[in-house]
Amino acid sequence: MKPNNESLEPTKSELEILQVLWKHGAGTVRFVNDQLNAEKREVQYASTLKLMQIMVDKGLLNRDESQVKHIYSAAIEESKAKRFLLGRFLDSMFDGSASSLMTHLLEDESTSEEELKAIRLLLNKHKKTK
Amino acid sequence: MKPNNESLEPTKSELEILQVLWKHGAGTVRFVNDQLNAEKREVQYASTLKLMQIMVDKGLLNRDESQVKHIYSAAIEESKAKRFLLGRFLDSMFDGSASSLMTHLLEDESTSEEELKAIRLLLNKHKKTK
DNA sequence: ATGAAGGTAGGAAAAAATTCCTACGTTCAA
DNA sequence: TTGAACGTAGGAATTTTTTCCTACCTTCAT
Repeated sequence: MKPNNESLEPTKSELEILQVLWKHGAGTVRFVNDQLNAEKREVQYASTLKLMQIMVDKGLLNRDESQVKHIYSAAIEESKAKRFLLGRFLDSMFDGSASSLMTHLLEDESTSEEELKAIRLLLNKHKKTK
Repeated sequence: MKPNNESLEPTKSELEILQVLWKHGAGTVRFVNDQLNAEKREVQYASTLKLMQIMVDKGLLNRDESQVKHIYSAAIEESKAKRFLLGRFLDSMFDGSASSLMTHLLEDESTSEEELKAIRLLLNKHKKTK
């Protein structure tokens, strides 16, 4: 099942699962469910299982069924997906303007100086390699 | 009805309505509906009406009922709401790291040099006023 | 004064997303 | 070899979000 554009629109819950798999590469339902419960919120095993099955149907996840314990992994590349979702967020929230986003980022006092320093570095590096 | 934190979680459709009202200050259901149909997607008047009524209940919108044609306006400040939603997006997508977001922004070739220039300016100005 | 135009309100239904019950299969330790 | 532990699959129910039908009210041009 080939991912199409719609597949690139994971729901909130689906995104949480993708994050776990992106971070850890691949895993069983049990593993993902444990991670969710530890880091996000309480959720039953069967719920996570169901959602992951749905995600396979949608083409969001791959499933290796060669073992009894199926191994799931993200079917879409992290960086590509994030770029896409960021683009959509940018369009819907800031009319596609990255600098407008940055304005709000600077207004937010929880954005640390370290982060800003890192951003300056990124911008410099980007300028050079252009 | 005072907006609470949950109110700051508009759905996708609710956000579209907020955007229209933020942009134009205030307006009737008719006006908002026309904007949505012109700029976003086809939607019936009654649907927009219903949604805006719900948003009033939730505290997302204010309604001036002194006229027959009620006048709606956003109950939450644009910049505050955007800062909040950006923060959530950042947390859920990039572990709260603004520089990680910037990395993906730079990877996206649709981010123009003008935008990057503007961002550098913003960063410089921010540094000075610190 | 009357009817068309356009407004609001209140269901109701449809669609989307989420949750979990339960049946049944496999594994493995005692 | 059996039963507890743990796995999958397939509904089904719930919740949330979205859409729109319809009844009724007000306004206004004729």
